[in-house]
Amino acid sequence: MNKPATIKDIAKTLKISTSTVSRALRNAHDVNPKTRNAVLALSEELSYQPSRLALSLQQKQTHTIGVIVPNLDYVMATMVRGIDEVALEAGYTVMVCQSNESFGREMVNTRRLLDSLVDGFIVSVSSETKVFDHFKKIQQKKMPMVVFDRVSSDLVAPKVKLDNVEGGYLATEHLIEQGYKNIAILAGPKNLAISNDRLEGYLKALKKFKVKPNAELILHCSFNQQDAYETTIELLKRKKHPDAIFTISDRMAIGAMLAIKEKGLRMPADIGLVGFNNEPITSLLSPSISSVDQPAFELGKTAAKLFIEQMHHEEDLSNIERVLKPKLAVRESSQRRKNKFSSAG
Amino acid sequence: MNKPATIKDIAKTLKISTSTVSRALRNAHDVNPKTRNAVLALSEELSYQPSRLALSLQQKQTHTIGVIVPNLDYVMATMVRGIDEVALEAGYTVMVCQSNESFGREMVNTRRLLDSLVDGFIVSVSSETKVFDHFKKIQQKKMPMVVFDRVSSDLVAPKVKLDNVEGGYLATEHLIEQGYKNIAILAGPKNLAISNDRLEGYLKALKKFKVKPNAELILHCSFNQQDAYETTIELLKRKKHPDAIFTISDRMAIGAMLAIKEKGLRMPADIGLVGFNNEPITSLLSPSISSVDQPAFELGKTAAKLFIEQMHHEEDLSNIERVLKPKLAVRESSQRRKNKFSSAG
DNA sequence: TTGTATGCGTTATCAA
DNA sequence: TTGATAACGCATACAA
Repeated sequence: MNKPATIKDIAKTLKISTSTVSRALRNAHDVNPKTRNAVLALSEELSYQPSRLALSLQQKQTHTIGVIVPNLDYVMATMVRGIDEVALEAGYTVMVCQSNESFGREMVNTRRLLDSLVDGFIVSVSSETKVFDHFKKIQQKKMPMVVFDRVSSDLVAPKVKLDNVEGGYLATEHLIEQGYKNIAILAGPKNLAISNDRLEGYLKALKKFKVKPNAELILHCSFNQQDAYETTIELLKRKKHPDAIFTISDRMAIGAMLAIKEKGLRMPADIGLVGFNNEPITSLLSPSISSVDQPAFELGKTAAKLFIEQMHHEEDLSNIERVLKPKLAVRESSQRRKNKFSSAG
Repeated sequence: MNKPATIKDIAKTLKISTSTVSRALRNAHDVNPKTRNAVLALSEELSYQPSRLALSLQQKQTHTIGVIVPNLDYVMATMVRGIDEVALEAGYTVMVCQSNESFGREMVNTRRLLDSLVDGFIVSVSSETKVFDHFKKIQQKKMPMVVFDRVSSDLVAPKVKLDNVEGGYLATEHLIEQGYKNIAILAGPKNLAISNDRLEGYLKALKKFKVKPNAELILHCSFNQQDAYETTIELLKRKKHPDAIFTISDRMAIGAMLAIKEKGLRMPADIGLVGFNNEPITSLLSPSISSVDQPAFELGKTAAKLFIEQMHHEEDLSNIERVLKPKLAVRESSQRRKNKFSSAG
């Protein structure tokens, strides 16, 4: 009772061969009903569980997906839940590893999972990552790999991502429509596509509305709140400071907000603010922060579906790129057209 | 080059036996340096990686820890990072599964990981869980299992948790010291020990300060914000409503805050509020919310250390209970003694 | 110092 | 319908 029961134990007890037991367990057609029932009964009694290890070794698949994410913040955790949902249903188990935005950690994790532990990967690259050899090794092994959310053009693989250009566009368009003239953008790390895409959307909106872009209003900083805070403080020290800021994450928006409040400026009257991710916190702050909403759960599900698809069919899907659309959640921090009197409060 | 290289490939190429290769790879003492070098060189060239699957099957250990958590909110994600940190260093890989506070999901996840995939578990029970058979099955298999954060007295296992009684005490003591007289508590689901412990701390503080507990001020509701909001609305409808609320999570505190604001009451002047978890958001809200801080990262690390300890030594640690101490982060929502004039603002 | 044989738990192939 | 055997990739007891 102590050691887990194996097929051998059943065979020995029933005085039949292991192959027969194996067949009976898997409901093969060519097995005597009497034998099968005996096997089923005994395996029930011993609470037999097939060893996934032995199966994996034999079939050369583990039915496990390695998921590598830079962190587990609100949005990522939601995406992972989406992945989990689909994977579980398809009979896969998920191994989630956080790289903590560290390139080294990302490599270690990948390598570890690569040692015949997983059938493939669903990854989102860390903000430090500039070299993709560890991911390319996955592909050399002909393992399926789907890249999601933080994708990179240096990686040829099926991808699922948000339409970040559209996200940047929506935010900027909205600010312009609200009458803001000097709109700054706090973009993220330069090596990340999401930074550049959201920046591109920003530029696209300016162009559409014939606003001349100003290089001094385009700032790069890391995703963390403190960095955004400091950058905004510097920004507001300028003689002619911007009258609106678009940050490409909500964390950054919060940093910016703290700086704005410190300077005694009011939102949306003196300065407009739009973030990105639509974290629950944005609706709770005062003023509430407008933010670009992304369908995180759906995005995770899509990534997992794409993975399964790639797993089952042999076709090359590496040029597929599923792009989900963002929406803009307009809140107090940027809305001054419909309630101009708000500045009186 | 396509299929991963095995020990056999090396043996064949070098015309030696697999056992020699195996020995050479593991730096055994009784192997000819010349042979070893040849093996090492070739394995390097073929970028040989031992199969963890085969190893696991043979040695009956996977060097993988199954981590089951109810969710991946801020605190949990931090704890998981702590677990990850220690596990990685000890040569273990972590499989994180979210139960989404669902009993069924928790069972499925446990069962899946149990099929010879992991060496043991580090778990935190879902709020729905009232029966622990699935966890007891782990113990029947003599697998190490550490319970953390959400522990249950129905489970005999090494445990790591916060001193929740102390947390409840700190919050309540603080409110009393600030002059609040009718302090309500929004406790969580009744079946969770953390609910009861924090409630116990609340009662302990009342007793210490000779305040008579009032059953009408003790309310149970789920952890989610909406529920806390509705409960608070009801609470404030009473003729003689409480002048302070202690919620056992920050999510609940936010729900309560929304209700308080809706009623037009001011914090801390009209009503005091203290939450639990010290999520970053608490310092950003207006007013900022006082909250009980728990050393989440440390707690995760401790759980993993305990797991490793249990793994390595054969001693029975099932009566061990590591208890970490909380601190109180005092913020605007409850502090009225040191700045009474704040009610004028 | 090296090789042979065996086992880990399972399935597949082939023969009976 | 069933059984013997080999194989998956590795480690190890034992023999050479």
